[in-house]
Amino acid sequence: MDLITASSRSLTTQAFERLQHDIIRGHLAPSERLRIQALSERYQIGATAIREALSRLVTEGLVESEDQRGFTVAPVSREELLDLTQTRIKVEQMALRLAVANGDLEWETLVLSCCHRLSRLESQPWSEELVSNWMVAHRQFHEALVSGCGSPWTVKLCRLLYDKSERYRNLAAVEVKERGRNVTNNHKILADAAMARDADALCRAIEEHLGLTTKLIVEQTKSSK
Amino acid sequence: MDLITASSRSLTTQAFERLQHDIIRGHLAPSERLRIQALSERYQIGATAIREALSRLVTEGLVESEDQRGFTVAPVSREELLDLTQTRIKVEQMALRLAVANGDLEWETLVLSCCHRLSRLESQPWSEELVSNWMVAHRQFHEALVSGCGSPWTVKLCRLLYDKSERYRNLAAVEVKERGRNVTNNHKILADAAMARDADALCRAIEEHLGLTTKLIVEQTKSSK
DNA sequence: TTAATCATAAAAATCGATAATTAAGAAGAA
DNA sequence: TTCTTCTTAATTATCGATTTTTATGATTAA
Repeated sequence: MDLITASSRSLTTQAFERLQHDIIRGHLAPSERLRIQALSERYQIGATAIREALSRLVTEGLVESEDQRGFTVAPVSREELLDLTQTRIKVEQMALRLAVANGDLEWETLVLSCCHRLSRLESQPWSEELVSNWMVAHRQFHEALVSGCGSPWTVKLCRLLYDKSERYRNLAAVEVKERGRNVTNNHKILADAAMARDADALCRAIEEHLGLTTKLIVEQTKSSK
Repeated sequence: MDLITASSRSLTTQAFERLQHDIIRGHLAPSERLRIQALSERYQIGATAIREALSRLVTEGLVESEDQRGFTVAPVSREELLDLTQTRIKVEQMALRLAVANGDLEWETLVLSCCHRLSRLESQPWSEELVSNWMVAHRQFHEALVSGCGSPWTVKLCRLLYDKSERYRNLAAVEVKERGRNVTNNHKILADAAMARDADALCRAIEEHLGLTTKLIVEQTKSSK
């Protein structure tokens, strides 16, 4: 419902959110130079606020900066994608094992409802608007799964890695290919394993899920290169 | 040798490094409000650069910001310390298992030399200057251990968690208590296990090492509260 | 007294302009 | 031509001033 409705107070935060969004969605290409003045005009926000927003994104790993040479969108590479995926698989597995052990009823409910919303969105005819909604729902589903672990830091790490991965997926426009494939089913498997409190099954499922997505991205990228 | 010698080009970066240092060392207390003007005078750097530096520290988790209410040093709590430690143990274990599998000769050499420097520093009489050197060496030793994993992202996560943990240690001034204890020996055990390529022993050792340090911090904090 | 309203002071956020630095291209020497 | 060196243009980094927002404290009504 509320995409960017919650119009954040400060311009810096607005710039931060829009830049983050545009980088993750691929509207700003990897390695692209981010000229302050150009961004300032594009977003109708002063240079100071833009710089501050970019600075926040640097530690996030979506933007790089070199002193006296300005900012660039973080580059992408097959190597990084593979490393990112492997790291993310391990960290999420860690989180999921904890979630199986610590997750309460609220967690179960959250996972189920997120899974349901996601599957409903996937069964509808594709449209530009739907993609946005799907992306939000997809993010929430994955966050819901790990949220049961009860460890704020673990969740934070998962979120960080998710955002980075998400950009790769968008750059390859894999969601189109994924649709109709066994990915929808994949989410169901994850949710079921969570309900069954089967940690091993969950770990296997997440590994397959992330691994498959990455494989598709790599193939897609190879062919378009 | 070069503490902050490598006088970075931009004032923003300088401010970033000094603020990060001052927060980790505890010179800026947890939850303390960070008033722009005050910092601007303290570091003799304009408000814009200060704000930018603080923004970078936000995603790092050392500073918090609330729109229209400015910045504060991230608060501390027993709960966060425990969560942080548990998360860090798991992530480092993940890294160490990879390092045992992938680490090359260069890795072994690095670990050994860092361990040696550390132990030498620990055998010398304590002084203000030595503490700084020890802190650098300690950081490098831990980074060396995980660096063998060959996964940039895993290393990045370890570094993030290290910095956060380091602050807790400094706030409790545990290094004084640790000295002469079996912590020096602990580092030796870690290095030995790495050389022996004994992943299980390494994991056990890192868990004990981090766990013990945290235990000391919690006790220290409890008594001083 | 207590709560609410308003006025004032303090601080954060933002802008526009300036200084410093780098990149690009032209002119001249080998 | 090819490589320097210099000049100019573009861009980043930085500052000081202005605007906006929040916090503080006083004043008044209940």
